[in-house]
Amino acid sequence: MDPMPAVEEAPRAPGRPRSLRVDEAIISATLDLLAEGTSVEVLSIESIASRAGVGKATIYRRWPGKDALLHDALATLKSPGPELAGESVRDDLIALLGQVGPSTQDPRLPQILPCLLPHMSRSKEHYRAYQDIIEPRRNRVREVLRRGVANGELRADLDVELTMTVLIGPILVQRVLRWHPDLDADKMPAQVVDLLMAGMGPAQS
Amino acid sequence: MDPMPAVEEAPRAPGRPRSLRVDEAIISATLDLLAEGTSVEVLSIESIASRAGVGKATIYRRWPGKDALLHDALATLKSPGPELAGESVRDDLIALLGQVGPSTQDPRLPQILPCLLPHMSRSKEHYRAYQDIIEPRRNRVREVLRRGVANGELRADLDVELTMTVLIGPILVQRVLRWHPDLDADKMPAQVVDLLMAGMGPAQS
DNA sequence: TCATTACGAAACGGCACAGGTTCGTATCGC
DNA sequence: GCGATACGAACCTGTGCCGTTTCGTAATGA
Repeated sequence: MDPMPAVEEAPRAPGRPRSLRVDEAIISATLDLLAEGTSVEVLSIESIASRAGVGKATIYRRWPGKDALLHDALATLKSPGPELAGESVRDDLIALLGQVGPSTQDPRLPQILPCLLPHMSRSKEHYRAYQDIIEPRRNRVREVLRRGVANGELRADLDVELTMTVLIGPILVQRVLRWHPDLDADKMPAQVVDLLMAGMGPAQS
Repeated sequence: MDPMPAVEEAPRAPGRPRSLRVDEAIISATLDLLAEGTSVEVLSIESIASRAGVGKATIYRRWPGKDALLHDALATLKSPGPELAGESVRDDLIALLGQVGPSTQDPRLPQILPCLLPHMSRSKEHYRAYQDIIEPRRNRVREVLRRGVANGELRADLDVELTMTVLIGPILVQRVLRWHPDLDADKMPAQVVDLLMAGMGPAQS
């Protein structure tokens, strides 16, 4: 079960040390395959080894099985807070929503996460790991919205939880599913935020 | 390639006729498996036969392979227009968005479609079939929005295509991915529509 | 009744690929 | 050098599906 304490006490090194290159190659290959659309079910140690240019034994020497490897690979993506916030709620939201797409960090993340969800829903264990990745990102948006409500930039009776989903949902759907052929996912953060700020009702201001 | 003209000329019936029950069982088993999360890649004739309580030969007698069967199974879901429209844009939108979820028709549809998309994106052939199912539904929403713009219920400069995605995206994400644990997907249509009508900016009316 | 076709079940050979292990070689500290 | 460990490649064994065929039985029309 235990993944890989990496550097534990590290006093002894009796034989040939493990290659860090190999570690990275395995993790990276795993994420690559997921990002390319390989479902968790289909994902195999063999395909990972092949993609990483590594023997299967090398993987089994580090992880007991696919689940453990997957867990560690996902943990890699747990970036804390990717973007800094500015001063206006609108700009902050746009910045945060932009990261739903081609994030500043790992560009594979947005491809991977949604495809993972069906699988995660079945395992309490995996769902935890998944939540650990998702929740911090949601919190960023939540905080910005609350700030807006507090300082009057947003309406006082705003349903924050609902609004979060209305902000993120469309962009997620577009990025991952290419839901609508005519929309440019890169422009959507600004468009969605502006649409929600103004509302779709007839102009009042 | 040709799936099953069902009733073609139908003058001859030399032997025992094919059971309609069996047709339904096969199609239904296919959709069930998909709805349960079986990806298209993993889906096998063998599993379908087993689920349907049918011999594999019976399936191969009707369809040349998995693709053809899948195509026909999806065609089953092509319901034309499930709901009737009322008089207010708000109510019509809520009605249409409600069908994104537990549709009046086949409850498996919302589970199936999104999981299919990755696979569909790879095959021009399948993508067509997929579009045939999706597009009519999108059109319903599009028409309601245009009507609203025309009669002044919605702002004149509304980006209809964007708005469609902002309406559908959150509900889709919630229903399929259970994106947000605290939201009730059944109530979301009304909530989303109202939020978008009012906007999240400070109250102006 | 009899020919004809459909049915479920089972079995077929073939194939692909999975999970794991073995083996000769490469790389480390000493 | 030496023991110890990591490495990639090749290998072994099992599983599962495919597509097809065979079987005994059931349902139809003539």
